[in-house]
Amino acid sequence: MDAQPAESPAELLTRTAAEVFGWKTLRPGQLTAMEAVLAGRDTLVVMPTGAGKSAVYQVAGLAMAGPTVVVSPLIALQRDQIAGLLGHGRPDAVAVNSAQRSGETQAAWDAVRHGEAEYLFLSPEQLAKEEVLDRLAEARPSLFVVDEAQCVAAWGHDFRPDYLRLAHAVRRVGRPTVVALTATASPPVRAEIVRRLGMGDDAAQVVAGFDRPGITLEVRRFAEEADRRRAVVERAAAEPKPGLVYTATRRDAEEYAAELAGLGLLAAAYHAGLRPSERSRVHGAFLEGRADVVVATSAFGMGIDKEDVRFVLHASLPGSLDAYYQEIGRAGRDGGPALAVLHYRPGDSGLRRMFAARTPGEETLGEVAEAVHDQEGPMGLDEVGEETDLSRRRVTAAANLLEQAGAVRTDDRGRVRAEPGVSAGAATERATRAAEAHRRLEESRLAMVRAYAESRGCRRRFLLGYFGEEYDAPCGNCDVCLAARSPDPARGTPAEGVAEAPETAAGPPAASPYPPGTPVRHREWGDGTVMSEEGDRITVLFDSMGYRTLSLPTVTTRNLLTVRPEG
DNA sequence: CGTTTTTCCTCTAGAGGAAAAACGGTGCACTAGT
Repeated sequence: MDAQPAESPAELLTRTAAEVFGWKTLRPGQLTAMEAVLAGRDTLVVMPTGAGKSAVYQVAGLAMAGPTVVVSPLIALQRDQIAGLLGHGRPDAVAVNSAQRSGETQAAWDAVRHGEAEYLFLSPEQLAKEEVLDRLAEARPSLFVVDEAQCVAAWGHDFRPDYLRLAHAVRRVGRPTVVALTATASPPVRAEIVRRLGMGDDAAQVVAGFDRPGITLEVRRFAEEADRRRAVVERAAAEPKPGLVYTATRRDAEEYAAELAGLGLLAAAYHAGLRPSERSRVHGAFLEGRADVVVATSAFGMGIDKEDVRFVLHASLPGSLDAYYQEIGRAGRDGGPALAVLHYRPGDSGLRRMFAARTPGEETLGEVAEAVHDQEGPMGLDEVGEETDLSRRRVTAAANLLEQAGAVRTDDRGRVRAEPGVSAGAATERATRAAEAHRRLEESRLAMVRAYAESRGCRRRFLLGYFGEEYDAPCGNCDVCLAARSPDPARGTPAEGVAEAPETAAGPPAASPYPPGTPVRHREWGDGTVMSEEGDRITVLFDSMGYRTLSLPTVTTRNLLTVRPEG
């Protein structure tokens, strides 16, 4: 053996990246994150698509003894990641999911067991199965990665509740180091990811800047549906291609696509109701530059890495600014000029509110609480489903709420049992309150979307404030700032049919007593954290009420807010 | 919550209009029947 001095962690990581993956240099954020992971710290990485998030777990995982588990929301993404890992001299990557033959799955497990595969890709649903957890525990993984971690907060509460149960899986497989990766997450979403995945209090957070100065931001408000439609179609037709149009419903996607095609554009609709062959055809055409415009629901986007998208138009309000920023972030990745226009009508909120209200109701919570309470020992969720005749999804969502309310406990095998001393009635009551709190939070997120749309200040400052970054307006590249600078009627016109004097996007008032990040307590609404300020208004995220915007003069004269010692 | 579709009611019997009902997004996994 050589008597060379021991290699430092940074040297080991840099060498691995170069020798195995051929990456000559690592970006500062990448190396910081890798070092934290290698040192055994749970790590949340927030970096834009294309900045090399995957490299963090690929390199760090290889430098640690034991396989790397990667939780990925879409089977298509798992395939892409595995294909990306293929290469001479690189460690093997396999997947376990319902789309492959049982022989393939068997071979994947064998490869993991024999140490031939370094990376194993799975959906969160797979990790809800006992046999999967048993096999994984045996393999003693060193790293547990959650890719597209915004799904934890965005989908975990209703659509894919197994996302909220990953912390149990982490414990069951031996509590490896946890890495969460996402491109877009506001501070409260980041906090939720850390908490729900059971990451340590000392978890590292590596957060790259959110600003995308190349994207021109614009909002247009309409009173009439017909006017909005015309504006969206005209804009999509006029702007440089290719571009994306996001709609709230499948039907709108079809209609807009048909209308654009009628104008002679290469336009196609994309949503989850299409046949898989059609979806992949549209997807492929867009990536290969054979489409001018794809008109899609939120089904389109994850895993799309196309550099030259010139515009992203929204034909309706999105459900949250987190989702909005994720969607417009697909424009202008090549650094060229890009455009994001939000077309909205006040009535759009209704649909979104309906979507947000889909948490389990009191009745469902009661049935599940009673089933769990009546059982002596722990109960698998499948068993609860049989007992209550509820779908697996609803049972899981209800169990999550009961657990959050401290009425139910989950063991290492993912089975639930009643918390001693809590009656089924009390459990239902507490979980119902938790569900209501979540609904309020979702509604307040929607209110933030409207606040963005109706803001008279710099758009960029508003958005970046939402993501926890202070920004000095004017940005010079949003409708408000452009209108203030040069009253050019072609650009940045105020809302149609709405008299509105564009007001100068002034910088923040000096020495606010509540700068963003300040932990505060409200007389009625309890504890919260200041998220942003605009003019003489501040927005506070309350633990139990969600986002609330308050007027500073009122706050001061009525003495509504006190600064908490430490949040 | 808002919009669209379906049902129901009316009275020179086929269409018009009002009221009620249904629908709206995102994916995995699993099963039964070719």
